[in-house]
Amino acid sequence: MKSAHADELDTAERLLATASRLFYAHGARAVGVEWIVAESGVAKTSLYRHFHTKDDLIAAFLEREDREFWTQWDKVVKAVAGDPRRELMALLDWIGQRVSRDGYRGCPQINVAAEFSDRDHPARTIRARHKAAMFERLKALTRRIGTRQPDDAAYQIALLVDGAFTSDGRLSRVGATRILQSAARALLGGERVRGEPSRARTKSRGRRRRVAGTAPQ
Amino acid sequence: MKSAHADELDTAERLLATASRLFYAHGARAVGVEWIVAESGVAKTSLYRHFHTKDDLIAAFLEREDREFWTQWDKVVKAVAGDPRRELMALLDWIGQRVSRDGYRGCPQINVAAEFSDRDHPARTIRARHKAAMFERLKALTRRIGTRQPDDAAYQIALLVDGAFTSDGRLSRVGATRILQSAARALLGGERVRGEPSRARTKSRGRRRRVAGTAPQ
DNA sequence: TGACGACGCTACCGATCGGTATCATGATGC
DNA sequence: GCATCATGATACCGATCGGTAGCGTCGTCA
Repeated sequence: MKSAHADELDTAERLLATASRLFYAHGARAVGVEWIVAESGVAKTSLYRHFHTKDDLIAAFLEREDREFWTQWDKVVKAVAGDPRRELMALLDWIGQRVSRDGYRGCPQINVAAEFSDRDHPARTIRARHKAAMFERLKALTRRIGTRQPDDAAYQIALLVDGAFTSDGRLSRVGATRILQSAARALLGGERVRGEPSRARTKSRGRRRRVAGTAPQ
Repeated sequence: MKSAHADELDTAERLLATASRLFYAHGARAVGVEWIVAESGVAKTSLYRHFHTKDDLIAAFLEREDREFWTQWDKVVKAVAGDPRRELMALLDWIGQRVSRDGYRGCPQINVAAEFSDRDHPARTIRARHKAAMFERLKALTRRIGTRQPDDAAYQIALLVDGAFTSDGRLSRVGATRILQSAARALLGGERVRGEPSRARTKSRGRRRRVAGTAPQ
Protein backbone atom coordinates (compact mmCIF):
# COMPACT_ATOMS: atom_id res chain seq x y z
CA MET A 1 0.00 0.00 0.00
CA LYS A 2 2.99 2.27 0.09
CA SER A 3 4.63 2.90 -3.25
CA ALA A 4 7.33 1.71 -5.64
CA HIS A 5 8.76 -1.70 -4.72
CA ALA A 6 6.74 -3.17 -1.90
CA ASP A 7 9.09 -6.16 -1.67
CA GLU A 8 11.88 -4.09 -0.19
CA LEU A 9 11.78 -2.99 3.41
CA ASP A 10 10.06 0.23 4.18
CA THR A 11 12.43 3.12 4.89
CA ALA A 12 11.19 3.58 8.43
CA GLU A 13 11.47 -0.15 9.09
CA ARG A 14 15.00 -0.28 7.73
CA LEU A 15 15.96 2.60 9.96
CA LEU A 16 14.33 1.06 13.00
CA ALA A 17 15.89 -2.32 12.34
CA THR A 18 19.37 -0.83 12.05
CA ALA A 19 18.89 1.46 15.04
CA SER A 20 17.59 -1.43 17.12
CA ARG A 21 20.58 -3.58 16.30
CA LEU A 22 23.05 -0.83 17.10
CA PHE A 23 21.27 0.42 20.20
CA TYR A 24 21.12 -3.08 21.61
CA ALA A 25 24.69 -3.98 20.75
CA HIS A 26 26.35 -0.77 21.91
CA GLY A 27 23.87 1.20 24.01
CA ALA A 28 21.67 4.11 23.04
CA ARG A 29 24.07 6.87 24.03
CA ALA A 30 27.02 5.17 22.37
CA VAL A 31 25.33 5.16 18.97
CA GLY A 32 25.10 8.47 17.17
CA VAL A 33 22.55 9.21 14.48
CA GLU A 34 25.35 9.43 11.91
CA TRP A 35 26.23 5.84 12.66
CA ILE A 36 22.64 4.70 12.16
CA VAL A 37 22.43 6.67 8.93
CA ALA A 38 25.65 5.19 7.58
CA GLU A 39 24.74 1.63 8.56
CA SER A 40 21.18 1.75 7.24
CA GLY A 41 21.93 3.55 4.01
CA VAL A 42 19.12 5.98 4.69
CA ALA A 43 19.62 9.73 4.51
CA LYS A 44 19.75 11.62 7.77
CA THR A 45 16.94 13.86 6.55
CA SER A 46 14.76 10.79 6.11
CA LEU A 47 15.55 9.67 9.62
CA TYR A 48 14.27 12.93 11.02
CA ARG A 49 11.21 12.83 8.78
CA HIS A 50 10.12 9.56 10.39
CA PHE A 51 11.45 10.08 13.91
CA HIS A 52 11.43 13.65 15.09
CA THR A 53 14.20 13.21 17.64
CA LYS A 54 16.72 10.57 18.60
CA ASP A 55 14.68 9.91 21.74
CA ASP A 56 11.72 9.06 19.53
CA LEU A 57 13.88 6.51 17.78
CA ILE A 58 14.99 5.07 21.10
CA ALA A 59 11.37 4.85 22.22
CA ALA A 60 10.40 3.12 18.97
CA PHE A 61 13.21 0.64 19.54
CA LEU A 62 11.99 -0.25 23.01
CA GLU A 63 8.36 -0.46 21.92
CA ARG A 64 9.45 -2.81 19.18
CA GLU A 65 11.41 -4.97 21.61
CA ASP A 66 8.42 -5.02 23.93
CA ARG A 67 6.06 -6.18 21.19
CA GLU A 68 8.44 -8.88 19.96
CA PHE A 69 9.07 -10.12 23.47
CA TRP A 70 5.39 -10.66 24.22
CA THR A 71 4.79 -12.14 20.80
CA GLN A 72 7.39 -14.79 21.48
CA TRP A 73 6.10 -15.25 25.03
CA ASP A 74 2.61 -15.92 23.71
CA LYS A 75 3.97 -18.35 21.14
CA VAL A 76 5.82 -20.32 23.80
CA VAL A 77 2.76 -20.44 26.01
CA LYS A 78 0.50 -21.46 23.16
CA ALA A 79 2.72 -24.42 22.29
CA VAL A 80 2.14 -26.07 25.66
CA ALA A 81 -1.07 -24.36 26.67
CA GLY A 82 -3.23 -25.91 29.32
CA ASP A 83 -1.19 -26.83 32.38
CA PRO A 84 0.11 -23.59 33.94
CA ARG A 85 3.12 -25.35 35.44
CA ARG A 86 4.19 -26.56 32.03
CA GLU A 87 3.63 -23.09 30.65
CA LEU A 88 5.95 -21.61 33.24
CA MET A 89 8.58 -24.28 32.63
CA ALA A 90 8.40 -23.69 28.90
CA LEU A 91 8.77 -19.95 29.43
CA LEU A 92 11.81 -20.45 31.63
CA ASP A 93 13.26 -22.77 29.03
CA TRP A 94 12.74 -20.09 26.40
CA ILE A 95 14.36 -17.46 28.61
CA GLY A 96 17.22 -19.81 29.37
CA GLN A 97 17.87 -20.22 25.67
CA ARG A 98 17.42 -16.52 25.09
CA VAL A 99 20.11 -15.46 27.55
CA SER A 100 22.46 -18.11 26.17
CA ARG A 101 22.41 -16.81 22.62
CA ASP A 102 25.53 -15.44 20.98
CA GLY A 103 25.61 -11.69 21.27
CA TYR A 104 23.08 -11.62 24.06
CA ARG A 105 23.71 -8.44 25.99
CA GLY A 106 20.91 -8.35 28.53
CA CYS A 107 17.39 -6.95 28.59
CA PRO A 108 17.16 -3.92 26.31
CA GLN A 109 14.59 -2.30 28.58
CA ILE A 110 16.88 -2.54 31.60
CA ASN A 111 20.00 -1.55 29.70
CA VAL A 112 18.65 1.48 27.91
CA ALA A 113 16.54 2.75 30.79
CA ALA A 114 19.68 2.74 32.95
CA GLU A 115 21.28 5.21 30.54
CA PHE A 116 18.76 7.95 31.33
CA SER A 117 18.26 9.57 34.70
CA ASP A 118 15.20 11.58 33.75
CA ARG A 119 12.19 9.71 35.08
CA ASP A 120 10.03 11.03 32.26
CA HIS A 121 12.32 9.79 29.54
CA PRO A 122 10.44 7.36 27.27
CA ALA A 123 12.99 4.65 27.98
CA ARG A 124 12.07 4.82 31.66
CA THR A 125 8.32 4.74 31.16
CA ILE A 126 8.43 1.99 28.57
CA ARG A 127 10.61 -0.15 30.79
CA ALA A 128 8.25 0.40 33.72
CA ARG A 129 5.28 -0.67 31.65
CA HIS A 130 7.16 -3.67 30.28
CA LYS A 131 8.20 -4.91 33.70
CA ALA A 132 4.74 -4.33 35.14
CA ALA A 133 3.30 -6.44 32.34
CA MET A 134 5.83 -9.15 33.11
CA PHE A 135 4.73 -9.24 36.72
CA GLU A 136 1.04 -9.32 35.80
CA ARG A 137 1.59 -12.27 33.50
CA LEU A 138 3.62 -14.15 36.06
CA LYS A 139 1.03 -13.40 38.73
CA ALA A 140 -1.73 -14.78 36.52
CA LEU A 141 0.39 -17.88 36.03
CA THR A 142 1.18 -18.50 39.68
CA ARG A 143 -2.48 -18.03 40.52
CA ARG A 144 -3.48 -20.59 37.97
CA ILE A 145 -0.85 -22.90 39.37
CA GLY A 146 -2.42 -22.49 42.76
CA THR A 147 0.68 -21.67 44.75
CA ARG A 148 0.32 -20.33 48.21
CA GLN A 149 0.98 -16.59 48.09
CA PRO A 150 1.05 -16.46 44.31
CA ASP A 151 1.96 -12.76 44.18
CA ASP A 152 5.10 -13.34 46.19
CA ALA A 153 6.01 -16.28 43.98
CA ALA A 154 5.45 -14.17 40.90
CA TYR A 155 7.77 -11.47 42.23
CA GLN A 156 10.39 -14.04 43.07
CA ILE A 157 10.24 -15.59 39.62
CA ALA A 158 10.47 -12.11 38.12
CA LEU A 159 13.64 -11.59 40.13
CA LEU A 160 15.07 -14.81 38.73
CA VAL A 161 14.23 -13.73 35.20
CA ASP A 162 15.69 -10.25 35.53
CA GLY A 163 18.71 -11.77 37.21
CA ALA A 164 19.11 -14.12 34.27
CA PHE A 165 18.83 -11.19 31.87
CA THR A 166 21.72 -9.40 33.54
CA SER A 167 23.84 -12.51 34.04
CA ASP A 168 26.13 -11.70 31.11
CA GLY A 169 26.88 -15.27 30.09
CA ARG A 170 27.61 -16.53 33.58
CA LEU A 171 24.30 -18.34 33.81
CA SER A 172 24.47 -19.94 30.39
CA ARG A 173 27.76 -21.59 31.25
CA VAL A 174 26.11 -23.65 33.97
CA GLY A 175 22.83 -24.34 32.17
CA ALA A 176 20.47 -21.41 32.30
CA THR A 177 17.29 -23.40 31.77
CA ARG A 178 18.16 -25.99 34.36
CA ILE A 179 18.98 -23.38 37.02
CA LEU A 180 15.87 -21.33 36.30
CA GLN A 181 13.48 -24.26 36.25
CA SER A 182 14.78 -25.87 39.39
CA ALA A 183 14.58 -22.51 41.17
CA ALA A 184 11.00 -22.03 40.05
CA ARG A 185 10.08 -25.52 41.21
CA ALA A 186 11.52 -24.77 44.62
CA LEU A 187 9.68 -21.46 44.83
CA LEU A 188 6.36 -22.95 43.78
CA GLY A 189 6.54 -26.21 45.65
CA GLY A 190 8.45 -25.13 48.69
CA GLU A 191 5.50 -23.44 50.33
CA ARG A 192 3.11 -26.36 50.32
CA VAL A 193 1.22 -27.15 53.51
CA ARG A 194 3.16 -29.26 55.93
CA GLY A 195 2.20 -32.91 55.75
CA GLU A 196 0.80 -32.59 52.26
CA PRO A 197 2.34 -35.02 49.76
CA SER A 198 5.40 -33.37 48.27
CA ARG A 199 5.02 -34.18 44.56
CA ALA A 200 1.80 -34.79 42.60
CA ARG A 201 -0.44 -31.77 42.25
CA THR A 202 -4.08 -32.78 42.57
CA LYS A 203 -5.24 -31.65 39.13
CA SER A 204 -2.72 -33.95 37.50
CA ARG A 205 -3.68 -34.02 33.85
CA GLY A 206 -0.54 -34.84 31.90
CA ARG A 207 1.69 -34.19 34.88
CA ARG A 208 5.43 -34.71 34.80
CA ARG A 209 5.45 -34.82 31.04
CA ARG A 210 8.59 -33.29 29.63
CA VAL A 211 8.45 -29.85 28.08
CA ALA A 212 10.09 -29.52 24.70
CA GLY A 213 13.76 -28.63 25.06
CA THR A 214 13.68 -29.05 28.79
CA ALA A 215 16.40 -30.84 30.66
CA PRO A 216 15.10 -33.84 32.61
CA GLN A 217 16.25 -32.41 35.93
CA MET B 1 51.09 12.89 54.95
CA LYS B 2 50.12 14.96 51.95
CA SER B 3 50.41 18.69 52.40
CA ALA B 4 48.58 21.86 53.41
CA HIS B 5 45.33 21.18 55.22
CA ALA B 6 45.00 17.47 55.80
CA ASP B 7 41.55 17.92 57.23
CA GLU B 8 40.08 18.69 53.82
CA LEU B 9 39.48 15.97 51.30
CA ASP B 10 42.30 15.06 49.00
CA THR B 11 41.90 16.45 45.49
CA ALA B 12 41.78 13.02 43.90
CA GLU B 13 39.26 11.84 46.46
CA ARG B 14 37.05 14.84 45.91
CA LEU B 15 37.14 14.21 42.20
CA LEU B 16 36.37 10.54 42.60
CA ALA B 17 33.55 11.21 45.05
CA THR B 18 31.92 13.69 42.70
CA ALA B 19 32.44 11.53 39.64
CA SER B 20 31.04 8.51 41.47
CA ARG B 21 27.92 10.35 42.48
CA LEU B 22 27.31 11.68 38.98
CA PHE B 23 28.21 8.46 37.18
CA TYR B 24 25.86 6.51 39.38
CA ALA B 25 22.99 8.99 39.18
CA HIS B 26 23.14 9.66 35.45
CA GLY B 27 25.29 7.02 33.79
CA ALA B 28 28.92 7.20 32.73
CA ARG B 29 28.31 8.35 29.17
CA ALA B 30 25.76 10.95 30.23
CA VAL B 31 28.29 12.72 32.45
CA GLY B 32 30.97 14.76 30.73
CA VAL B 33 34.25 15.68 32.35
CA GLU B 34 33.24 19.33 32.33
CA TRP B 35 30.29 18.46 34.54
CA ILE B 36 32.51 16.62 37.02
CA VAL B 37 34.94 19.51 37.04
CA ALA B 38 32.23 22.07 37.66
CA GLU B 39 30.58 20.00 40.38
CA SER B 40 33.75 19.11 42.23
CA GLY B 41 35.38 22.52 42.03
CA VAL B 42 38.60 20.93 40.82
CA ALA B 43 40.40 22.15 37.73
CA LYS B 44 40.17 20.00 34.65
CA THR B 45 43.96 19.91 34.46
CA SER B 46 44.00 18.37 37.93
CA LEU B 47 41.51 15.76 36.86
CA TYR B 48 43.77 14.62 34.06
CA ARG B 49 46.82 14.68 36.29
CA HIS B 50 45.21 12.08 38.58
CA PHE B 51 43.19 10.12 36.01
CA HIS B 52 44.77 9.95 32.59
CA THR B 53 41.52 9.33 30.72
CA LYS B 54 37.83 9.41 31.46
CA ASP B 55 37.83 5.62 31.25
CA ASP B 56 40.36 5.57 34.07
CA LEU B 57 37.97 7.62 36.16
CA ILE B 58 35.12 5.25 35.34
CA ALA B 59 37.31 2.31 36.31
CA ALA B 60 38.25 4.00 39.57
CA PHE B 61 34.57 4.57 40.27
CA LEU B 62 33.71 0.91 39.80
CA GLU B 63 36.70 -0.26 41.81
CA ARG B 64 35.60 2.03 44.59
CA GLU B 65 32.05 0.71 44.46
CA ASP B 66 33.39 -2.83 44.50
CA ARG B 67 35.52 -2.17 47.59
CA GLU B 68 32.70 -0.45 49.45
CA PHE B 69 30.25 -3.19 48.57
CA TRP B 70 32.42 -5.94 50.02
CA THR B 71 33.32 -3.86 53.02
CA GLN B 72 29.66 -3.53 53.88
CA TRP B 73 29.05 -7.18 53.07
CA ASP B 74 31.77 -8.20 55.49
CA LYS B 75 30.37 -5.92 58.14
CA VAL B 76 26.91 -7.45 57.81
CA VAL B 77 28.34 -10.94 58.00
CA LYS B 78 30.49 -10.12 60.99
CA ALA B 79 27.50 -8.82 62.96
CA VAL B 80 25.79 -12.21 62.90
CA ALA B 81 28.78 -14.45 62.26
CA GLY B 82 28.52 -18.11 63.03
CA ASP B 83 25.38 -19.61 61.60
CA PRO B 84 25.64 -19.47 57.78
CA ARG B 85 21.86 -19.37 57.39
CA ARG B 86 21.65 -16.32 59.58
CA GLU B 87 24.50 -14.76 57.64
CA LEU B 88 22.63 -15.23 54.38
CA MET B 89 19.41 -13.87 55.83
CA ALA B 90 21.23 -10.83 57.19
CA LEU B 91 22.85 -10.25 53.80
CA LEU B 92 19.50 -10.44 52.04
CA ASP B 93 18.07 -8.05 54.59
CA TRP B 94 20.91 -5.65 53.87
CA ILE B 95 20.34 -5.96 50.12
CA GLY B 96 16.62 -5.48 50.60
CA GLN B 97 17.28 -2.24 52.42
CA ARG B 98 19.88 -1.21 49.88
CA VAL B 99 17.55 -1.48 46.89
CA SER B 100 14.83 0.36 48.81
CA ARG B 101 16.90 3.47 49.44
CA ASP B 102 15.94 6.80 47.96
CA GLY B 103 17.88 7.43 44.80
CA TYR B 104 18.76 3.79 44.35
CA ARG B 105 19.35 3.27 40.68
CA GLY B 106 20.55 -0.31 40.42
CA CYS B 107 23.92 -2.01 40.58
CA PRO B 108 26.62 0.35 39.29
CA GLN B 109 28.60 -2.56 37.88
CA ILE B 110 25.66 -3.76 35.82
CA ASN B 111 24.57 -0.29 34.76
CA VAL B 112 27.92 1.04 33.67
CA ALA B 113 29.14 -2.17 32.07
CA ALA B 114 26.01 -2.16 29.91
CA GLU B 115 27.06 1.18 28.48
CA PHE B 116 30.17 -0.26 26.84
CA SER B 117 30.21 -2.87 24.13
CA ASP B 118 33.97 -3.38 24.08
CA ARG B 119 34.67 -6.53 26.06
CA ASP B 120 38.05 -5.19 27.11
CA HIS B 121 36.66 -1.99 28.57
CA PRO B 122 37.55 -1.75 32.27
CA ALA B 123 33.87 -1.47 33.17
CA ARG B 124 33.30 -4.89 31.64
CA THR B 125 36.24 -6.59 33.30
CA ILE B 126 35.58 -5.03 36.70
CA ARG B 127 31.94 -6.08 36.58
CA ALA B 128 32.93 -9.63 35.63
CA ARG B 129 35.32 -9.83 38.55
CA HIS B 130 32.76 -8.34 40.91
CA LYS B 131 30.03 -10.78 39.92
CA ALA B 132 32.41 -13.73 40.04
CA ALA B 133 33.34 -12.72 43.58
CA MET B 134 29.67 -12.52 44.48
CA PHE B 135 29.12 -16.06 43.27
CA GLU B 136 32.15 -17.38 45.12
CA ARG B 137 30.97 -15.85 48.37
CA LEU B 138 27.46 -17.21 47.92
CA LYS B 139 28.84 -20.61 47.03
CA ALA B 140 30.92 -20.67 50.19
CA LEU B 141 27.79 -19.79 52.15
CA THR B 142 25.53 -22.42 50.61
CA ARG B 143 28.23 -25.02 51.19
CA ARG B 144 28.50 -24.07 54.82
CA ILE B 145 24.71 -24.21 55.04
CA GLY B 146 24.89 -27.74 53.70
CA THR B 147 22.28 -27.43 50.96
CA ARG B 148 22.02 -30.13 48.40
CA GLN B 149 23.64 -28.86 45.20
CA PRO B 150 25.07 -25.77 46.86
CA ASP B 151 26.49 -24.35 43.62
CA ASP B 152 23.08 -24.35 41.98
CA ALA B 153 21.57 -22.69 45.03
CA ALA B 154 24.33 -20.08 45.00
CA TYR B 155 23.59 -19.29 41.36
CA GLN B 156 19.90 -19.04 42.08
CA ILE B 157 20.42 -16.69 44.98
CA ALA B 158 22.74 -14.62 42.81
CA LEU B 159 19.91 -14.35 40.28
CA LEU B 160 17.58 -13.13 42.99
CA VAL B 161 20.09 -10.52 44.09
CA ASP B 162 20.83 -9.24 40.60
CA GLY B 163 17.11 -9.24 39.92
CA ALA B 164 16.57 -7.15 43.04
CA PHE B 165 19.30 -4.76 41.92
CA THR B 166 17.53 -4.11 38.63
CA SER B 167 14.04 -4.00 40.11
CA ASP B 168 13.85 -0.20 40.00
CA GLY B 169 11.69 0.28 43.06
CA ARG B 170 9.16 -2.40 42.16
CA LEU B 171 10.54 -4.80 44.74
CA SER B 172 10.79 -2.31 47.56
CA ARG B 173 7.09 -1.52 47.27
CA VAL B 174 6.18 -5.06 48.27
CA GLY B 175 8.90 -5.60 50.87
CA ALA B 176 12.24 -6.38 49.33
CA THR B 177 13.72 -8.14 52.33
CA ARG B 178 10.68 -10.31 52.89
CA ILE B 179 10.54 -11.41 49.25
CA LEU B 180 14.26 -12.12 49.07
CA GLN B 181 14.44 -14.03 52.32
CA SER B 182 11.41 -16.20 51.68
CA ALA B 183 12.78 -17.01 48.23
CA ALA B 184 16.12 -18.00 49.68
CA ARG B 185 14.46 -20.19 52.28
CA ALA B 186 12.53 -21.97 49.54
CA LEU B 187 15.67 -22.45 47.47
CA LEU B 188 17.70 -23.76 50.36
CA GLY B 189 15.06 -25.88 52.03
CA GLY B 190 13.06 -26.94 49.06
CA GLU B 191 15.49 -29.59 47.98
CA ARG B 192 15.54 -31.63 51.16
CA VAL B 193 15.24 -35.37 50.88
CA ARG B 194 11.69 -36.65 50.68
CA GLY B 195 10.34 -37.81 54.01
CA GLU B 196 12.89 -35.81 55.95
CA PRO B 197 11.33 -33.46 58.52
CA SER B 198 10.57 -30.22 56.79
CA ARG B 199 11.82 -27.64 59.31
CA ALA B 200 14.62 -28.01 61.84
CA ARG B 201 18.07 -28.43 60.36
CA THR B 202 20.04 -30.99 62.30
CA LYS B 203 22.83 -28.65 63.47
CA SER B 204 20.30 -26.41 65.16
CA ARG B 205 22.38 -24.08 67.26
CA GLY B 206 20.36 -20.89 67.69
CA ARG B 207 17.90 -21.85 65.02
CA ARG B 208 14.91 -19.72 64.12
CA ARG B 209 16.27 -16.78 66.02
CA ARG B 210 15.33 -13.55 64.34
CA VAL B 211 17.93 -11.59 62.45
CA ALA B 212 18.08 -7.88 63.18
CA GLY B 213 15.72 -5.96 60.93
CA THR B 214 14.19 -9.10 59.56
CA ALA B 215 10.46 -9.49 59.12
CA PRO B 216 9.03 -12.48 61.03
CA GLN B 217 7.72 -14.09 57.87
C1' DT C 1 1.99 16.39 -18.72
C1' DG C 2 2.10 18.17 -14.42
C1' DA C 3 1.45 18.06 -9.42
C1' DC C 4 2.75 15.56 -5.46
C1' DG C 5 5.18 12.98 -2.19
C1' DA C 6 9.10 10.35 -0.54
C1' DC C 7 13.71 10.24 -0.57
C1' DG C 8 18.92 11.36 -1.08
C1' DC C 9 22.69 14.62 -1.02
C1' DT C 10 25.40 18.35 0.65
C1' DA C 11 26.35 21.70 3.52
C1' DC C 12 25.73 23.63 7.56
C1' DC C 13 24.38 24.95 12.62
C1' DG C 14 25.77 25.74 17.71
C1' DA C 15 27.00 22.88 21.42
C1' DT C 16 29.55 19.64 23.57
C1' DC C 17 32.78 15.87 23.60
C1' DG C 18 37.49 14.15 25.71
C1' DG C 19 41.89 16.00 26.17
C1' DT C 20 46.06 19.36 26.18
C1' DA C 21 49.31 23.46 26.49
C1' DT C 22 50.70 27.42 28.97
C1' DC C 23 51.31 30.06 32.75
C1' DA C 24 50.30 31.89 37.39
C1' DT C 25 49.76 31.00 42.36
C1' DG C 26 50.67 29.41 46.69
C1' DA C 27 52.18 26.33 50.16
C1' DT C 28 56.05 23.04 51.73
C1' DG C 29 60.61 21.57 52.84
C1' DC C 30 65.44 22.65 53.03
C1' DG D 1 65.50 32.68 50.43
C1' DC D 2 64.89 29.23 47.12
C1' DA D 3 63.61 25.04 44.67
C1' DT D 4 59.80 21.98 44.36
C1' DC D 5 55.36 20.43 43.80
C1' DA D 6 50.34 20.42 43.58
C1' DT D 7 46.78 23.07 42.00
C1' DG D 8 43.99 26.58 39.44
C1' DA D 9 42.75 29.51 35.36
C1' DT D 10 42.36 30.20 30.67
C1' DA D 11 42.46 29.20 26.24
C1' DC D 12 42.49 26.06 22.96
C1' DC D 13 42.35 21.54 20.00
C1' DG D 14 39.92 18.41 16.44
C1' DA D 15 36.03 15.49 16.51
C1' DT D 16 31.53 14.49 17.15
C1' DC D 17 27.00 15.46 18.96
C1' DG D 18 21.76 16.02 17.62
C1' DG D 19 19.38 18.47 14.31
C1' DT D 20 18.13 21.55 10.08
C1' DA D 21 17.90 24.03 5.37
C1' DG D 22 17.92 23.80 0.57
C1' DC D 23 17.67 21.54 -3.51
C1' DG D 24 17.64 17.85 -6.82
C1' DT D 25 15.62 13.30 -8.25
C1' DC D 26 12.53 9.83 -9.13
C1' DG D 27 8.18 7.18 -9.10
C1' DT D 28 3.14 7.47 -8.73
C1' DC D 29 -1.18 8.97 -9.92
C1' DA D 30 -4.57 11.82 -12.08
